[in-house]
Amino acid sequence: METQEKKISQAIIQRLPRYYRYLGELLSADVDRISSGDFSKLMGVTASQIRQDLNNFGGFGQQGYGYNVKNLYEEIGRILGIDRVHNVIIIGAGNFGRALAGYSDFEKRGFSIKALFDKDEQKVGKTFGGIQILPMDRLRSFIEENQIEIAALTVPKHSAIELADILKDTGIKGIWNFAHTDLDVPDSIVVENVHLSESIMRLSYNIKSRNGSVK
Amino acid sequence: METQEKKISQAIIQRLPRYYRYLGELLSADVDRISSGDFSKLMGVTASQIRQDLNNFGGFGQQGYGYNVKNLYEEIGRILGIDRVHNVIIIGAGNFGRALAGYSDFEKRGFSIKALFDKDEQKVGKTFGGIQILPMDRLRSFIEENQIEIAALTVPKHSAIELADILKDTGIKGIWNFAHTDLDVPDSIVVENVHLSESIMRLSYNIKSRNGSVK
DNA sequence: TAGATTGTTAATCGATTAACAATC
DNA sequence: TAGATTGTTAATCGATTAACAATC
Repeated sequence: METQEKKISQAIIQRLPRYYRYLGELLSADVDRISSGDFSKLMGVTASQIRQDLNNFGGFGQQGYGYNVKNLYEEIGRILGIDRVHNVIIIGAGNFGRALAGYSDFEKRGFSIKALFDKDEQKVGKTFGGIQILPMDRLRSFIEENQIEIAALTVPKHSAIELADILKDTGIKGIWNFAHTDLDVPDSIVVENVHLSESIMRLSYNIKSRNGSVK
Repeated sequence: METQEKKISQAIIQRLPRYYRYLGELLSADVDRISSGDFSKLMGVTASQIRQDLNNFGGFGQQGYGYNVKNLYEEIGRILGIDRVHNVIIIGAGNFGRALAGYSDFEKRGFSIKALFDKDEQKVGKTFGGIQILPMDRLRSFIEENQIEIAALTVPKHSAIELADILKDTGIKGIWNFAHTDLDVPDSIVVENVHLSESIMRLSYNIKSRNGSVK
């Protein structure tokens, strides 16, 4: 695993997938090359920021030419770690868990959903979108046997806290947390939170301030 | 509508709902007061940041005492604009849209889901969790008649772009965008993006860098 | 009153933007 | 070669943290 010199800020990580998305669209549109200037106009950010961000990972461009779209797309894919398959399970086979399970885009990006888990015996044994629903007591063994790296938690907050505690003693490397709570896990496990209730509150705030008389 | 003196940065808005969540939990635990110092330990941020953030909106604390939990909870609720009901529709009655529709927490926070919309005639006329699924040609009139403020877009990206174009000529104030694309709307409409595919890529990156030999 | 803790100013740190020499 | 555009250093801007006087 290559050594990375400087610490990459989360602000940059936040932007990388967006670059990746735009590059994917350029690629689909058969665009071969793009300069940081043109790319900045397309994305609504400064050219300086694009060049600074990319140069944290290497010099992917060429003076007088710009960036090769296909090459840059692949490089960013590698940086993001999506140049390989990640095995994923979803814990909680409610509406949300099933929505994630049915979402083909993840599979396309290399996130392979291997199973759903639920404590409801009515659900266990059924399949959803071709993905089996397993009982909770299979969790540990399934993770080990199938080299699961990522667990998406789509359960109520109390269950999420309990599950985080169970998961910390497995080989799980990342938790994709949809529960409305923060999780306390060791440093070796990465948590990515998707707090939808916080998201809609921000929307509410911004609506209010946009319509109010904010200077 | 009160005038707000200084511009509030999105970094602060990002944090406000989290304060609100923790205050709600303290309230449930019957905690009356909390100092910025104790709150900072609980939340894992600096006391300075908490005081700075809050003082953008007013002096809610009291020297020698700290903050009154109930009062601060209510104040932040007001700041976020969730002291009143927001009428919401969900456009796209797929797995995701139905997951949102079935999610009782939003209702609890004052986000009242008034209808689902879908172009699929098979779905139209049915109800989901007590919420009716309406045809697309009812969109405009429904928004006007029911004072809908927020439209959640849970449709593929091409539809999302088309819909944003339609919504800009209605009374919609905010779009909660779950489609994998940016939306081009007038300044008067606020867009809050939930790009799950970007979220899982960040998780992938952070897993990689946590396990790699990053300094 | 004495102690605690805020509100706020000042200092520091980090992220963004600007500028330009290097170079394709 | 001349023009374009990068990679990178320097300047600016904004956000976070520290410090402390004000005050409950």
